[in-house]
Amino acid sequence: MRKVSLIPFAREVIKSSSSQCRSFSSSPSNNKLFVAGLSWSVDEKSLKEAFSSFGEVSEVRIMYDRDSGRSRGFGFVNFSREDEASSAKDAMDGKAFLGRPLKVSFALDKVQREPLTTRHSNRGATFSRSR
DNA sequence: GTTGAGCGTT
Repeated sequence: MRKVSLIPFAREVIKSSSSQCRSFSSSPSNNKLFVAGLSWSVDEKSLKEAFSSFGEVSEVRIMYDRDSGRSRGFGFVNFSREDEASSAKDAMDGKAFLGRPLKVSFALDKVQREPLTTRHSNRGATFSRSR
């Protein structure tokens, strides 16, 4: 009669905290802001001027159309600090800019530039995409 | 002279 303490389910529910990256934020991008709702006449300098008022803007990138060359109406703003980005987002999100409501939110980490390393034989047959 | 939801190249 020995009670074999057979632990049915180990209480080690504690997941292995092996990948403990720094504090997790509620957003994938920390100081990366996605700004949309911009007027088609807004440029990076205007955006930077408007956002640099909340903190130090490290980078401002507005996407333009490659077919016509006009602005797509959305861009990205990088802050040196996440505190400034959050303030700017909370401050400029929903506000009007140049007569249009601004939509600011954290940007997604889409940038993962991979060098053109020939993954497998890249026969050099590069598709010449003219347009 | 236009249009209006959205997540991007070096």
